[in-house]
Amino acid sequence: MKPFFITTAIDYTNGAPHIGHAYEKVLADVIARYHRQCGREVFFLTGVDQHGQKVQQASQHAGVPPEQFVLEVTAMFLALWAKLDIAYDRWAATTEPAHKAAVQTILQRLFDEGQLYKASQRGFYSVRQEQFLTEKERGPEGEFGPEWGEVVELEEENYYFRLARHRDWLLALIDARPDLVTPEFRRTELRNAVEKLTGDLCISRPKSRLTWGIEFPFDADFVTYVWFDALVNYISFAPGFDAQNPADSAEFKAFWPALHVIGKDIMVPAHGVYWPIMLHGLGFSDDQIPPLLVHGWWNISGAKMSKSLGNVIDPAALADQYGAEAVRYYLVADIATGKDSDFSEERLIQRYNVDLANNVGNLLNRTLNMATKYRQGVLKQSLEGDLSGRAAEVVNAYGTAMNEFQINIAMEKALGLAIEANQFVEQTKPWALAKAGDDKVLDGALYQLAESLRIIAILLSPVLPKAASGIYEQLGVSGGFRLSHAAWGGLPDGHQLGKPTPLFPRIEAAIEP
RNA sequence: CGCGGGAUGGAGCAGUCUGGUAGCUCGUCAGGCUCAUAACCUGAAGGUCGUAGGUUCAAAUCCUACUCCCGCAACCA
Repeated sequence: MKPFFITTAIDYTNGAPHIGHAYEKVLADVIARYHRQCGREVFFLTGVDQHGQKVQQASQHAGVPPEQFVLEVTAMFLALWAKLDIAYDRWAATTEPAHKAAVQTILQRLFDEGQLYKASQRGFYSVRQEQFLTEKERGPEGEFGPEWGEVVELEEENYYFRLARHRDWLLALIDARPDLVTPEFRRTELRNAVEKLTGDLCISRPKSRLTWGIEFPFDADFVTYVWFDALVNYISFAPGFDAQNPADSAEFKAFWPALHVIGKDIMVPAHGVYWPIMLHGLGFSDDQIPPLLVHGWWNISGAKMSKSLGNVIDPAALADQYGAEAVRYYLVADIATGKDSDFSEERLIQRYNVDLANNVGNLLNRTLNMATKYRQGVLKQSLEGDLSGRAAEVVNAYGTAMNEFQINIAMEKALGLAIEANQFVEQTKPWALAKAGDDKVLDGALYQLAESLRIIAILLSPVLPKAASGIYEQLGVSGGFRLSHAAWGGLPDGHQLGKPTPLFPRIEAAIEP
């Protein structure tokens, strides 16, 4: 089986991570863990975008050199991913020498091939903000607002990448590759955007304005501007990448193309337009153009999250308060992948209490209690029963949902099995069976419940790795969460169960309105 | 006529592609159970599926027009 290569967007290190950053990484981590559980070799790449003007400005305000500034911000991201159990295989930091060398080799090659050119353009420039202004920045009277300070008209030379000539190629590719963009409606959106593509892509900044970047190998007066720096991380940190021969090394080809997990804000133009054309220009074949999984946003009370509104949610604080598992579960279970959702701490607590504490946790607890009380925790294997057939169906539906990145559906399926197991308890009434001395039926029921829990643990493990281990431990099971182990009958005859301990203690915290 | 998304019981959503008695979670109300983390199970109330037309034996689902909400609108140089 071909290895599975998955990436996230690399986060910009000009400020602290928020809930949106956390969502994307958890989503990618869950997908990566799912593919590992299917037995595939997985390479999960994530990292940080450390260059550029905003970082340069932020570091100046902080009064520290940019090198030090990005290290401090990067440390916040690294700490958060450790806290949230993001199990990535490689860390892509764009200030790494190997990455810079890769970018320079690529730029040199494109320059030699005539795919880059230098041109000058006039425009309005804000001295205070150190940036050129577009028509968008103009007010209703055509004026630039006071926030821009002094605005001067000036002319500047820059390097451009020949983008526009690949427009028709990209349109044809979008039509030919339905898998290129998930969800479907984003593909439509991308296609409409590409149809209107005109003009080439400015890829440089003169050093007079920006020094914090990768220097052009053929012109020391310029540094790269975002695109050829940030996007290239997907290949420069890939296994077996060879900058001299980017599309062709054998090891690289074994992994590539990656699945890019990105937010809806950076599909157009960066990942849906620039990146495929950049790869095309580098000699990547059509089936080497990477598919995009475009996720939505966590809004705050229906509004976009923004620092200026002061409604940013700190995922680290959430994890400290409710635990990483509760945050992970909420972030992937309470949103339909691709769509937006409203963030609510109240919902987080509710989903945790209802799904995990009351449903799964309590099922585990009552099952082990009954088994201990009535049968000293020893199981008699039972291959026939109401739950055994349902479990197989659930495992199947779970796989289908996960393959379509519908984590919320997959979790709903896993939870559904727990709900049915709870109903099964009410129907079979093991306490009555124990009282009546009907050991045979009692043993059968207890096995059905324990085995269902073992399978539920496997299905929850990509989202809740720690809780899944906790279920295994209490069941007295060891040996990983491979999906192939989710077949009925894994618990052997005479298996000794462990002691019950509440796995998901209910969150009783009252939330201030 | 810029592009895309959304409008479904009190709240949040699924269902719309592939028409066929409107579903899920939470909340509310009423019962049941006692193995369990005041957890679990059963039942009930509550919706003319944004508006107006059309196609059809039949429309939340297909077609047309419209209203309101959200995001994007591209070398953010």
